[in-house]
Amino acid sequence: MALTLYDTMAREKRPFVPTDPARVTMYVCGPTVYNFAHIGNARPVVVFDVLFRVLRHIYGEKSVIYAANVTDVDDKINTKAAAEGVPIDTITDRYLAIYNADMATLGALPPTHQPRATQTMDAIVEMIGRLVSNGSAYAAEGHVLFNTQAYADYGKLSRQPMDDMIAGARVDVAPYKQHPADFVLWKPSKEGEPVWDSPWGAGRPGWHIECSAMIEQSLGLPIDIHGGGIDLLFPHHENEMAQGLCAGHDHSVGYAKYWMHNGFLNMGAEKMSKSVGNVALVHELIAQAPGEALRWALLVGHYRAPLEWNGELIDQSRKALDRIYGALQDANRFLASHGGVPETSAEDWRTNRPADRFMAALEDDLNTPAAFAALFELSDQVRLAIRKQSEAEVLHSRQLLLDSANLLGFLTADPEEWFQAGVDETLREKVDGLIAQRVEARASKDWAAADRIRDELTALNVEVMDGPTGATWRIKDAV
RNA sequence: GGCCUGAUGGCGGAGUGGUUACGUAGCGGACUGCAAAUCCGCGCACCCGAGUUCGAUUCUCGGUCAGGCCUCCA
Repeated sequence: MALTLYDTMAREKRPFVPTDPARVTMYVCGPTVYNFAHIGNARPVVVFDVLFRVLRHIYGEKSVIYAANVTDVDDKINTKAAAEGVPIDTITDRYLAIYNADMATLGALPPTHQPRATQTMDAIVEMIGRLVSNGSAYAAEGHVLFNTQAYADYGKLSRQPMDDMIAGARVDVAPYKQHPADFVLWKPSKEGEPVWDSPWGAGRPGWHIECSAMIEQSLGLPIDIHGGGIDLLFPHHENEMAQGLCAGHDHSVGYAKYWMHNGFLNMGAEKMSKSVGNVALVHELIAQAPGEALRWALLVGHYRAPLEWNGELIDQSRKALDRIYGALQDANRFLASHGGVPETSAEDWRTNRPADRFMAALEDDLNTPAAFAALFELSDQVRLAIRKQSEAEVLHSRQLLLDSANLLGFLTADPEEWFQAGVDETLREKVDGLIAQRVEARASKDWAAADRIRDELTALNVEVMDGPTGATWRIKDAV
């Protein structure tokens, strides 16, 4: 089966055919770094990280180029910098570092390129110049505006009818606009804000042009895949495409071969957003739950559908992972007492062979819920092999499980560590001591003592599991 | 007002013109000293109405409800 992706432009799933299989390009709109990212912001990062991994698996690691930009010029950044009395770099560097660390905890691989607007300024100014000189943009009152009339297909991507758009506009149209839909490419900075030189006066770029310039510079048009949240469809992506193509590119070739948009994370039926105030910050969540559990939660629904983020979701995700880690743990213990556990690395996924059903699910427009179901099926097979006491089958099914899960960024930890996450040496020694006492008590059939020790362990948030040859334990609830 | 999504069991969430995945929670059983883990089994879940059909949760139309975009926004 071949990779099929839903293309927003066509409004249907299409087989994925890159322009050049040796150079597959994808671009995803990244964060504006002025604050902590909330879990809703993390959804596209994780979703497109999955696509990145799938593409690398199919086309090879060296053949996929993934750029995710960083917007580091913005009103909110200026406001924050002014409030703290520091240069904007101080703000953007701080939050970018946190952002990258948090996304890494969620298992997202670093993109090939992470261009920043402030470091793309020459290309932005040059691109605006091209648009002005070919009549696609005009200067007015210190601003440079894109002339939407210059692009015949304006509105095609988001299916916004131009006339209605004007009639229903909820904002006043600036007087210097030739057409109400025209948008800013360059604008003057306010007093005290960062400025960059340009032929139209000192100022700063509009938001949309940043992405077009960064795509041109880091990937080159046309790109194969352009991703982002559905809220960026209009006006951001519509504008990006209009200006990008009008800057001297062949309109018939197109801007992006596939447009992909992820749905929202909802909190209480409403979109999670800072203005509503119903946000859960990634930075705080990763202190409460393993990164893999959060990653799982973000992928438990199909990427295009809205996902309900509630209090139960993280815990349910952790339990789901417990089930799979449990199968791996059982397999490792079985193998340890037989021929030994083979050495593997979670990084091997690039060359590994995931299970067919698992891969087929991902290739069907990234159907991660179906892929998860395949993971549970593989776990069941591992357990069945153990019951059959077949070392060969355990080895085989365990490898399939690992190769599949690792491709998606799961099962990257040792199962023993997964179940005893956050346990320090002191606690470990204490628990091991109690376990030893309890094994002794049980051997002498002193059930009262055994139960009392188990109560002590429970108080330590430790769950003990008696086995035929001794006892094992794990942390019962997430921190 | 314009454009656009979605409505599946307690929760999350796939999918399908004809036994409704999967996980989690719950219930019964096996196993266990008792548990846990594991295994087996269970629960009349597809918004409403009409239509098409031998048959619709799945297709069509209408409705209701919810959400998104049109302004910074993943």
